[in-house]
Order: sequence, then C-alpha cells, then structure tokens
Amino acid sequence: MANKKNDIETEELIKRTAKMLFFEEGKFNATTQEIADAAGVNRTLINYYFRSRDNLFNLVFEDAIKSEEELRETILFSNLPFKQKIENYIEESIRQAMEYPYLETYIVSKINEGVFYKEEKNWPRFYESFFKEFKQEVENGNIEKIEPIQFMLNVASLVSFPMAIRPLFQSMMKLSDKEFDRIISDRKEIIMKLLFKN
Amino acid sequence: MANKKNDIETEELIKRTAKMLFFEEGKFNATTQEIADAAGVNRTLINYYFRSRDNLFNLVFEDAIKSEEELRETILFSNLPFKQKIENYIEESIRQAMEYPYLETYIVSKINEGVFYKEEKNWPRFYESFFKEFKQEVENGNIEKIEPIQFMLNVASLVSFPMAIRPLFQSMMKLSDKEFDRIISDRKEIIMKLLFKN
DNA sequence: AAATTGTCAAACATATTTGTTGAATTAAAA
DNA sequence: TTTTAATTCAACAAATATGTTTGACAATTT
Repeated sequence: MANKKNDIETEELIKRTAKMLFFEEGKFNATTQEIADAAGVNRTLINYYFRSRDNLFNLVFEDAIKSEEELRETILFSNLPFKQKIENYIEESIRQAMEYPYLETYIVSKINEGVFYKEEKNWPRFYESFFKEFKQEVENGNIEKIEPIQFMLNVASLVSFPMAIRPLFQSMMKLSDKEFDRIISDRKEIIMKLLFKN
Repeated sequence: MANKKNDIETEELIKRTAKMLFFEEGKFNATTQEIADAAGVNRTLINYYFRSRDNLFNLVFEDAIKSEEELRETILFSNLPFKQKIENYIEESIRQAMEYPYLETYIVSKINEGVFYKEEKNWPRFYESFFKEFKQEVENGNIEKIEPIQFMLNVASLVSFPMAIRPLFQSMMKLSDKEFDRIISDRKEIIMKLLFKN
C-alpha cells in the first residue's frame, strides 16, 4: 500500500502552499482555486486529500497555534536563567515573525471569527513556575515591580505588534522592506533594555 | 427636497451598524444581509444608499482610518509638554480600544487584503517636529536613547497589541471580561513607567 | 499483465451572496 | 389632497465558491 509516484508530497505541498499564502502573503481568504493554482495542482485534489476546505484550513490553523505554543514552551520552561529565557524568546519570535509575517494576525483574526481556542492545558497553573521566577527577579531588583501578566503582555506586545502592523506601518512611514527589516532586527536589544533594569 | 420621515437617520444607522459589527463585534466578513438585519432594515436599502457593498465598506474603513489619524494628530501635535502628550495619547488610545476592540485588527486586516493606504501627507516630514521634541527629551535624560521610530513602535505596541489579541489572550489565560478590563486600565501607568526614566 | 493509486480535466449541482427591478406601502411635504 | 421620498417585499439574474462525479491517463505495485 502506501504511496505511489509522488508519495506524500502532494498532500504536504498543498498544506505548505496554504501556509505560505496565509502566513507569508497574508491571503487569509484564499479560495481553493487560488491555493490549487499556487501549488500547481488540480483543485479537486484539495477535496481528495482534505475532504473540505474547512478541513484544510483547520489543519493549517492548528499547526500555526501549535508552533506558537511550542515556541513559548520550549523557551519559557527551559532551565536557563530568567533573563536568558526572555532574550531567547524575543530572538526566536522575531525570527519566526520575519519568516511568517502574517502568522500572528492570522491567528488573531481566526479567533475573532469564533474559531475556538483549544484549551488542553490550564495555562494559569502552567505559568505558575514562570511567574515565580519573575517575582524573584523583581525582588532582586532586576525588573520593575508589576504583575507578571502585565510583563507578559509587554513582552508579547513589543515583539509581535510591529510585525502585525508591518504593511500599514511601512506605507505610512514610507519604509522600504530593507529598512523595516533593519528596524526589526534592532528591536531585541531595545526591548531587553526596556524590560530589565540592568 | 431634503429628507422625509427618518431624515438622514437610516443612512447613518446602516453605517453605524456596520461600524459596530466590524469594530465592536469583530465580524469583518459580515454580509449585507447580516448588516441589514442588525440594523433592522431591508437589505435593498444598503444598495439604495450605498450603491454597493464595497462602497459601504470603504466608507466605514476610511472613517476608521481618519479617526485614528485624528487621534494621533490632535494629541501629538498639541502644545503640551512631550510627556503629557504621550500620556494623553495612551489614555485616549485605551479609551478608543475599549470602545472598539477590533478597530486596530480591522485596519490591519484590510491593509493586508491590499486596500491601499491613503497617503495624503508625507508622514516622515509630518513627524519631524515630533521627532525633534523626542530628541530633546533624550538629551534631557528623560528617555533612553533610541531611534524615534523605535519609540513610536514601542508606544503603539504596548497600547494596541493587548486589545488586538484580547480574545486569544482571554481564553488562554481564562480571564473574565472584567478582569481583562482591569488589566487594560492599569496599563497606562505601566507603559509610562516603561517609556520614561523618571 | 492486472490492479491500484495519484492526478488531471470537464462538467455539474448546490449554495451563497450580490446587485437590480418593479410594485406596493407608508408617512411626510407641498 | 396630491405628490414625493423612504421603505419594504418578492423575485430574479449573475457571479462566485464549494463539493461531487465521472472518465481518462500514467506510473507503480502486486
């Protein structure tokens, strides 16, 4: 059994193409035809492999959520010192954001459409150890005293928002792609200096 | 000539309803039928007043852009001291964001769809005076030395992002509406402390 | 060689949405 | 009261998107 000619390739190709259209080009409402064209395959293959458009969309969406979760988890729950964790997180977020500029926006807009968030874990508890470390840093005088959740919001905001509004911001400020990329690259250091006292 | 019965009301009602659906409820893909239902009028009236769906959408979109521009301009180019300006801007942004939680996301997603940004002004020049003031603040030691554009990104990010990801963040962190509103309300002070040294 | 699998192509049914039209109704203006 | 403008209703055409079916073809297993 298994596969012939193209092996799994085509199924993966379609998924990857959808991913590219969504997250790299921001075409959130791509039709099956557009996806098929971009992938260079027949439209019927989308139904052949994924049964329905919704199915494909959900698969891609869950992949996206998962990859964001993994990013958070692997870094934030590592054994590195707190400050190092944050630094790695910022770095990795920026890297991901440059690869998939529209990923954040896509997830947000999906949630807005009512796509429910899979809540397998109890996040507040999950974050408890992280919060503990954070409080320690505050006590040590390395971070201004605020709620941990506000700190998280600060980090996420400073990292993700610029990418989310990239098209708007670029056209407003008349920035070339290159200029914007440079600005983003400079952000890690800026954000770190904002978040930590020393 | 002029108007009978309902005066301008209905036309305005439809526009306001669309605005509500988009910016308060996040229904970015609302159909003409949905808008008509929400407004309690017949669907044909949308064509009657706005000729086409696109037209209505563009009107609402331009209104949105304009109100954001006005917000920026009236505050950032006032005669208040720099720090006061920023404080007012944050305050007003938060207020607007609580009234229209999805406004920011809507604009971003529209831009992503390729709706061009009306560039009547040359923003970089427009911001020059603001940049000047900023540099003065840096010299006075009130703000960490960074590029003005990075400062702007910081402000916008810290203010707008939390609202943009509200649904995602709330369900992730299991926060009630009330709790989240409280967190947002606390942000002004937090952001100010982050941005200014003293 | 025969059966299976992946792929394409064309055609079709169905659903959804938009925009239009014409007739009827209501209420206000003249 | 007559006229006019706002509004509803029903029906329809056209466009677009989805999902299904069927037949063909090629390549690969069996």
